[in-house]
Amino acid sequence: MSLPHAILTALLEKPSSGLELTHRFDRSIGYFWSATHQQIYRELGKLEEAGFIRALPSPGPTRGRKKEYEVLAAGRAELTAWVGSSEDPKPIRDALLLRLRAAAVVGTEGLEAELRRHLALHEGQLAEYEEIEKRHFPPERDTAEDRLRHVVLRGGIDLERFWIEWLAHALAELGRPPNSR
Amino acid sequence: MSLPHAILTALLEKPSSGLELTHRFDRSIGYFWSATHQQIYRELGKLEEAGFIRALPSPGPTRGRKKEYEVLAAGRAELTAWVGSSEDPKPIRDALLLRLRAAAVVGTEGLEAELRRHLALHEGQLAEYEEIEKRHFPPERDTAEDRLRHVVLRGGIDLERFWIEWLAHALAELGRPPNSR
DNA sequence: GGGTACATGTAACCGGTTACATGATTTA
DNA sequence: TAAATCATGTAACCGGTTACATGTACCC
Repeated sequence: MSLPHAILTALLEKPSSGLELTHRFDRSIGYFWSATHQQIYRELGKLEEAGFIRALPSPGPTRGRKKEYEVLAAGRAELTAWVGSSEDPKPIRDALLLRLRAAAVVGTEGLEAELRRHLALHEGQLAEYEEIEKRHFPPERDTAEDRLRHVVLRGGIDLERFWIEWLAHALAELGRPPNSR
Repeated sequence: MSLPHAILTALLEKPSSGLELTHRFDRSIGYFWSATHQQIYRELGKLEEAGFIRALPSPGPTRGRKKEYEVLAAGRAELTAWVGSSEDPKPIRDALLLRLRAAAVVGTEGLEAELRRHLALHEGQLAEYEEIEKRHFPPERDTAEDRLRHVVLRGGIDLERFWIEWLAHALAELGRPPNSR
């Protein structure tokens, strides 16, 4: 149950229309919780019905016309409650780890190329995050809000570094002949 | 599309019934791809229909009776192809990172306790993985299959270590007063 | 007025989750 | 024979994905 909270957060940062939210989910927030425009429109409908947000008044028909939303007091309260709520971390669910496990049974053909490909993708993502860090979090800025957002970004950065190191390790093990430890 | 492949892997390691698979998913394979018994039964049906596995012959009615499955040649081929296939890594989707981001907007009330709780959970998980590593991967064992499985486990271990470090960092930032860098 | 970009929306499907139903086997 | 446990299964729901439909605004 996180998409509605992601949207509330985004709308609090800046009231927006569905499409604007979609674009913003393609950057910033979407780095940690992606969503398509269909999901977003559906969720905006639910949030409005629940009284958490409202569409800014605009005359005439709605279809094809921009519709801006803002967060109501009840929405802010809901988000505040969620921040302090108790939600267990989800167990790992990773297809690549699973594929290595399968490779232990049926052989590693084609796996090395795929690991190299993933390595390149993670290196690219890391570079992107580091660029954002340089742009958005220069050492002199230091409000409480910025620090929290920076911690989130550091999470993304260190996760990419984890994958890069792990992939390098996996590739080394793949290439190593048996019993040469 | 990973659950069928997880099941094929498990069945190749050892032919099993649905409930046995469920129990094994609660350990080993389930550490990286969890599944409930309902998912597993549904998927076993699909895999059988697709000709990837077959139920070992047994007389009489099926309901309430154990039903063992084994992997057919087509199933092994499917799994082999999947190991070498091209599948992009999924973008991060983590509710806790999102909650920190929300906290930057609505405040951090209740967050510190939640971070400490997650820290304890990850430390517990790490201890469990390290225990498995000690039991299953003593230095003297060194077949190619074991090495691959060990790499997978190392991934789990290092992921837990990542979370532990990140949570410690986040807690430190939460506690630090503004502009004291 | 035709094309393109902007903007909102519907429908069908798919995998994962939760709750419940039913039959077989073991044991007190 | 009743209860507990093993074992397979159905049904409803929910969030995420993919494909498609519809309407507006602007520019050539």
